[in-house]
Amino acid sequence: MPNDPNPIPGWLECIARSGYRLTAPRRAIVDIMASSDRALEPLQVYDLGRQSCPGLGLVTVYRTLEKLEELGLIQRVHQPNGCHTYWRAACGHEHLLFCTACGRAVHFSGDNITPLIEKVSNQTHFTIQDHWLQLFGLCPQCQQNNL
Amino acid sequence: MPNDPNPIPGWLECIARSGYRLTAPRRAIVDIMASSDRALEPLQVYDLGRQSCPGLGLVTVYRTLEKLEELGLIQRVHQPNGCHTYWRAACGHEHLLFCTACGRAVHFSGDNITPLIEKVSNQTHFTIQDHWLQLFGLCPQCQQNNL
DNA sequence: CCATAATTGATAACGTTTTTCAATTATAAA
DNA sequence: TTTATAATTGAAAAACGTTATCAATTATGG
Repeated sequence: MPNDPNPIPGWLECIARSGYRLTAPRRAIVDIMASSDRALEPLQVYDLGRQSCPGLGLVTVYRTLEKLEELGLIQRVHQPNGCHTYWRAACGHEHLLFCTACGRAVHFSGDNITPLIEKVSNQTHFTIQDHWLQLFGLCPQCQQNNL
Repeated sequence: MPNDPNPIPGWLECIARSGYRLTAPRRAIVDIMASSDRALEPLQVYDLGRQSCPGLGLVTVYRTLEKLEELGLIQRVHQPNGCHTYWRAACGHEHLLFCTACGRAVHFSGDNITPLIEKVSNQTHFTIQDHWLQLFGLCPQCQQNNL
């Protein structure tokens, strides 16, 4: 479900299919994480979550984020100013692009770093197993606001 | 000084030139960070540092790492299992390659992701300002130890 | 509807990082 | 060399994000 306009049912199904229960706190957190257009830290998820699930506890947020990551639905995001945020996981071979002004995130694909990997592999004699690629820039909106 | 066999004098000069004082704790930490073949976390720097500077305090390690990062001599390293380590900074357009078994780090260059950046820029209408690229794999030694 | 085990939220504990502050020390000027 | 000064230090305490504990609650299958 690459750019599913409403990924929430799929996420809930994934949770149930994995033997986990569907609870109000989990639904609230799934709603937030599946539809956010930017990476969120646990405290932000907590604040947003309490709007629709007033009794929500911060501990439950941590536990649920851990579970969603384990299920491959979200992933931890690394940025220069910290690595405490999560965003929905990439589909297949996708990477992240961030707006440095507003934090909005986008997935992209189409990189082909195979030749680079081969070159580096030859030079260093490492066996390359994986790669991380992230782009940083300004989104269209923030360009207009001449930031 | 890309692959200077002894980068320590240059680092010390950089510190002094920037108006900071050369103290025993700083010399010890520079010795460690300038010559380590892998990224280190503050507590590791502390343990190593106390071997040559017995009274060294952990707080001084944090403060000195912060300063070395500010001077562009070291940089924070991001890995799947955490982002609390530092390694010497890349020179110009270099990226990091890690051994997932032993943690050894290497700089490499020669990537050309300009075409990718142009493509993503056209697709997303973002202005791309910067990129992160990291490779993960097995170093020659760990391949031999069939890990 | 019931029994059961998963899940919850509050509290406390934990490890890392930052702040505070008096004592020490590198540096530049005398 | 000596002195004055401000930068730097280490110890202690505070702050912060995250994890563990545990009794109460709740989703689920029967």
